[in-house]
This record gives sequence, C-alpha cells and structure tokens, in this order.
Amino acid sequence: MTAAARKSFHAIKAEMARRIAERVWAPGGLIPNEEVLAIEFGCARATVNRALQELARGGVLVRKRKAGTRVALHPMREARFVIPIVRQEIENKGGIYQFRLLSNQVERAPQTVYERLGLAKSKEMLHVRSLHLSDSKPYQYEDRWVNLDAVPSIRHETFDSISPNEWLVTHSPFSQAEIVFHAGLADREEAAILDVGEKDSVFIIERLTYLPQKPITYVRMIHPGSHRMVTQL
Amino acid sequence: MTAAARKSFHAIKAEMARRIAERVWAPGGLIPNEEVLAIEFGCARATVNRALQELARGGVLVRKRKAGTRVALHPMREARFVIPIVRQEIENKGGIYQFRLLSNQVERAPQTVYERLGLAKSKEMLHVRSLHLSDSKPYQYEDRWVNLDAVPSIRHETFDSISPNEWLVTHSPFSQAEIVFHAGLADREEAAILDVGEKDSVFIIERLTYLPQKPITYVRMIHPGSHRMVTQL
DNA sequence: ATCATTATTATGTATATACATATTATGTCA
DNA sequence: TGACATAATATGTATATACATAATAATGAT
Repeated sequence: MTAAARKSFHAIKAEMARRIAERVWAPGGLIPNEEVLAIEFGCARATVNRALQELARGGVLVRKRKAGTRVALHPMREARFVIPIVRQEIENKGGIYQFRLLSNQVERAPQTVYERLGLAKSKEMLHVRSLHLSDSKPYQYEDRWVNLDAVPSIRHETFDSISPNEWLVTHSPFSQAEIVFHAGLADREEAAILDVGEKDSVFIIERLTYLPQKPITYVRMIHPGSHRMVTQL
Repeated sequence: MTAAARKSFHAIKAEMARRIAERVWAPGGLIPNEEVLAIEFGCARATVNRALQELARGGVLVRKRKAGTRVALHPMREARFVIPIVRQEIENKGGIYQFRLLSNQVERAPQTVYERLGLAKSKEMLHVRSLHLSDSKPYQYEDRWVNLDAVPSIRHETFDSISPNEWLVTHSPFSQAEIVFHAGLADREEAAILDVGEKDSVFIIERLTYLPQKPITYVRMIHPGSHRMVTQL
C-alpha cells in the first residue's frame, strides 16, 4: 500500500471493511474511536469520519454519539438497485428497444387506483397502456394512470415517438415515489400482451409518484416470469 | 429558514432537491459551480460539495470534473432496500416470529448450485431447509446450500434454537453478495410448505455470498405470492 | 486541418481547527 | 437509594486552505 493510498478514505474504508468481513472487528464489538483510528492510519479525523460514515450508511457499522461505533450485529445490509427507465434498461442489456402504444384515453379509473393515489373518485384520469419490447420480444407491459390536474399538458400528447414513461420523466417533476415489487399470475389480457401463458408467473413493479399533496401517476409494470432483478452488495 | 439551517448541508441539499424537483434547474441543464453556490448559500465550498455529492449518489445529478454538474436527464434513480434478516423483517411488521427446521444434512447439491457458486461438482455440501413463520403463517421458505470448506464449523450445528440464516450472519463473514429477485410458480413441495396452491405465484429471492475466491452459501428464499417488497424514494 | 501538447477549470480529497450535539457517566442532594 | 443536574466524550458538521485529478479548451507544430 502506498503512502497516498493509505491516507485516502477509500483505502481506509476498504481496510475497515476487510476487518469487519474477516472478524478482526467482531460483530457487535466496539471499534476504536475516530481519533485513535486517525492516528493508526496516519490521517486526519475527518478522513476516518468519512470512511466510517459510508460504512455506517451501508449498514455494516452502527454509530452513536458518545457511545461510539460498533460492528452491526444483525447487518441490515442495504441493497441498492438502480432503476433506469425501461429503454435504458433494455439497451444496457444489449437489447434493441421498441415501444408500442396500446391505448391512450381519458376515463374513470378503477377504485383501487383512486385509493392508492388518494384522489377524489369522481375525476377522470389519463389512462395509457403501452408495451416495451427488447429484440422484438415483449419485455414490459406498462399500465399507467395519470392525474390530469398534476400534469394537464399531457392530455394532448400522442406518444407516437416517445413513451409516456419518458415523457413524464422529462416533463413532470416529482419529489417522492413509492415502489412495490411483487409476484403475480398473468391474467388473460396480460398473457396475450406479454406473449406468455395465462396464469404464468409475472413480475410486477408498481410505482406511485407524487409531489407534496399532489399525486401524479400510478404505474403498473408487468414483466414476464423470466425477468430477473439483480444487484450486488 | 434560520441562518444555521441555511448553512447546513442538509438544508442545502433539500433546497437543491427542491430546485430539481420543481424544474428551477432544468433536466439536462448545467447548474452553477460549487464556488458560486457556496457564495449563494453563504457557506464553504466543502459544504456545497457534500450536498452535491449526496444528490449525485441519489442519481438526480450527474457530476463531471471540469464539465460541471448537470441535472440528470434520465434519472436513474436508485432504489434502496434495506434487507434485514427475516426474523427482524417479520418483527418489524408486528408479526410473531417462529422458525421450523425442515431438514439438515450433508449431501451432493444439484448441478445448478455448483454452477452458481463456481464450485467443484464433486464436493458434498450442507443442505439446510427451513421455514420462517409470521403469526404462525408461512412467511418464507429458505432452501440453503453451504460450502463446508468455507464454514467447516457449521457441520455440527443443530439449528434447534437459531436459524441457519442467523447462524451464518453471526459466525461467517462475507465480503460480497449477489441478490436476485424474480417471480415463479410454486411447485408441489413449495406449495405444501408455504401452504399455498400448486402453481400459485411465489416471490423468490436468491442470494449468493462469498469471500474473495471462496463461495460460502447459496440460498433460495421463497415467499407466498402475497408478499410485497416496498421502498420509498 | 490534424494531432499532440499544454493550460485551464470544476470537482475530488485531505487537513487542522473549531464548535455543535447526542448520549453516557458522574456526582450531588434529598 | 433515587432523581436530577453536570461533566465528559464520541460523533456530527462547518470552514479555510491546499493540492490532486479528470476532462475540456486552447495552443502550437506538422
């Protein structure tokens, strides 16, 4: 290890991660405080602090003022998924992206949609259904409801060259979102659209986005059962 | 906003997040550099830098040396899931946790397991199957294969009071992991164990953990189709 | 014009210092 | 002993400064 490397917070973080992984620092155990570590690594306390904070954010350390820093006993490791827009996701995997608009109309939504968005039941919403394909094979069926009060300009968009997904990303801000993942069975319609058997398994992602006090959209994105969501820790 | 609040990197981060969300800073647009922002917010450049770095990690900003900082055009927002051990997950939801050991023996694993772990096909592995219950209802079926070379001491563990999951967490270090989520259909055995119908949908989490050059364990965790994995952005 | 070299610039990191804050440990009084 | 105020301590954050690094822009030679 060079002198420079030894002093960088990356290197210090890696070294501390090693000590945790190899049980040099035992689970639940108190580790030396920042000042001591700074002396050991020959760097400033701020440098050690940064490394420690990043490890704590990753869930392998638990820090408390005055009490000190401990190795997490039950590591609630956080898994981070990058959620790109679907076109990018397909292209990243080397697929050729295509998009097909299935329907696009203003209508009343099902009860469940109003409930999930916390909207008055009376209002009409924009309902856009589209299919995203990878190498001409169905990849994701997108069933979206948009609150017209939040994004009035979307009403007259045709979506012939851009998917509602990308339109919203570039035209509508949002500050908060909730994402739900679960498994389900394809109903007759979904099976036909995704070209899978009825009652085959499907991977469903639901997403709610909203500004404070203003729900924007509810999307249900349905993947064939062969879909895999992968992450590394 | 108080003077103190205005100078904290939290407040600065929040204010900048607001500008991004409300399109004060347009998608794809260049934002002022750190020095300018530091003057605007009346703080040191390091403080602005911290706020900007956190937003960049969140995916809403893209930073490049010399080129400056832009609002992400296609926000690859990262979703962060905290993955606690299953007992904690159940207890956090207010359920009463129980655990049932289904089987525990040393045997040859299926081809697929050796492949996933990159292990020599000849070796015997520890195979532990267990069921995690929430309020006496099946919550997760855990089907685990452990590389005995990596964790020899597990061979004689009985798992009568602790689940293999928790045993490994407290006894075996790991440095890397791969997690895969997908949907599937319950086969006859899984259906019986989880108390769902055969060919009902199930939510499957697969997890590989390993130390550098040393695979440790492969687990397949199967939830009933009603399972939901939720996160907020 | 093309390519390689050099300068410029914005971000990235390290440091010493100072003070804030949360939490624990200690001490005092009743 | 118990309640409560007080001290001690580890982490959290802000700052000025300095230099490193990556990427672009400008320059010059061919």
